[in-house]
Amino acid sequence: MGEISNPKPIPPAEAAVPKAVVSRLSLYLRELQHLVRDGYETTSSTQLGSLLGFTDAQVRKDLAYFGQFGYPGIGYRCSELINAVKGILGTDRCWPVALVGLGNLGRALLGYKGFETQGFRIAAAFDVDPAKVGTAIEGVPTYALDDLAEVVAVKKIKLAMIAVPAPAAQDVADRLAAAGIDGIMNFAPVTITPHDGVSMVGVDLAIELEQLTFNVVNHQPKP
Amino acid sequence: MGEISNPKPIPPAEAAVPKAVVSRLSLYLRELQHLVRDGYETTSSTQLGSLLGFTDAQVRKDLAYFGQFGYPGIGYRCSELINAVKGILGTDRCWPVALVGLGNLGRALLGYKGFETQGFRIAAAFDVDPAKVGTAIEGVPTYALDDLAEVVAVKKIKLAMIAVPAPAAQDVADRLAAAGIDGIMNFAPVTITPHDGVSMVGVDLAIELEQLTFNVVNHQPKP
DNA sequence: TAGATTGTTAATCGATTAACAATC
DNA sequence: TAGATTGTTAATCGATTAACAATC
Repeated sequence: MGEISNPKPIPPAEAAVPKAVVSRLSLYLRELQHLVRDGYETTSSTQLGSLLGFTDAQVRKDLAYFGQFGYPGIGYRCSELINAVKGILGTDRCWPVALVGLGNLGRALLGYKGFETQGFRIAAAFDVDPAKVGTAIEGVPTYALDDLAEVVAVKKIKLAMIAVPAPAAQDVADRLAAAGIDGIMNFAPVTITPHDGVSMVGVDLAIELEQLTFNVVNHQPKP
Repeated sequence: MGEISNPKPIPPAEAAVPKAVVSRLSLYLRELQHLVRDGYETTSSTQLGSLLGFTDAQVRKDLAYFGQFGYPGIGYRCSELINAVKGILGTDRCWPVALVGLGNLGRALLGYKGFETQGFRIAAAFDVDPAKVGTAIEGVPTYALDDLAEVVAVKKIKLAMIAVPAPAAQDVADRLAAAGIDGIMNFAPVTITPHDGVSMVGVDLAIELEQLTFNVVNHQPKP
């Protein structure tokens, strides 16, 4: 009975890659770039892991989700692996990014130098305050929030950062989704109800500090 | 034989709480504060979970690491649970924080309003640039980096944020550790070699964006 | 060749979910 | 009481680690 029934379960699209693996991939990339700058031509899963506090097995397993990048007996060629990881993450090209909110944090993000080297460029900034609109800050043109959809379409922007006050964040996220944005990084300290097909990452600075206080309060005092 | 040998294995200090649990705890706190503002007196693991995209079981399990806070048949009293979670995280008091680096990002952190309500106050800022030292920015006094140990001791500061360029970050971390800091939040895009007894959290803005590009590149296009 | 290191499979470990008696 | 919801145990699921044949 049933000799032809479901010899293999249909593979679910593609074995989904755990989120933790993807974030480690970014750390590998960062570390590899430092290694190249320090003159290393090759590295190993052991070296890469120990730089980041991971086991060598974990490094190899993570990379194995995406293919074979190493040479048995040799290790990994740094620049080759950098290119591979960039390809996997999609940062082998430059992504224009929209920034919404030109308060303290927004303006700091406009001036942040760390984006360009990793493949990101803030291509447009938006605010509701008419006084902030129309000028260029740090070389980035600023627009009224009402022009969001148009500017995003014209500039083919897929990513956005939300740096508005908490009460406005959900509305901004809704507008970004409607404008066709595919990924949102949210700095407002609220949970945003997600939209289908739009990826979200939240960065809550107070929450990060709370992780520290928990450790300080709960760990044994220093030796 | 051996009727008195190790009846129970010695409990390892205290069953360590997974990091993921602690970060969800912060999310619960944030959500509870919103619920109170919206007029809720009580909530349930189901409500709290669905607001954050977690199962009800997970909410209850997470809280169970720390005690019993709910009422069968009723749920949780919001303000009561808020106080409990604050106690667990250690944010039932106000923590003075040191900020090192007064570039773009550093100055934005000085002006960030989201810290105070959660129990944090930037009490001192440091920079190597003499032009930036001695004045108060956003009401926060600024000092030379060389005065770090002294100011940290006098003001009883336990937490610090690093917002200096990547090449300087490790040295700053070393100095902070030497000055007796217990927890460091690092915004520089480098892995910092940790110090014994000093907790670290890293926030790399480019890496967060990379998590988005990975999803955009690898997920099926929108419907 | 001997030594190093990969990719991968199997074993272990830990975290999440489901289920349910106890409680209000 | 009936309905709701907790805290907790057991079952499931997934991720990490260890081990090793294959390879350079």
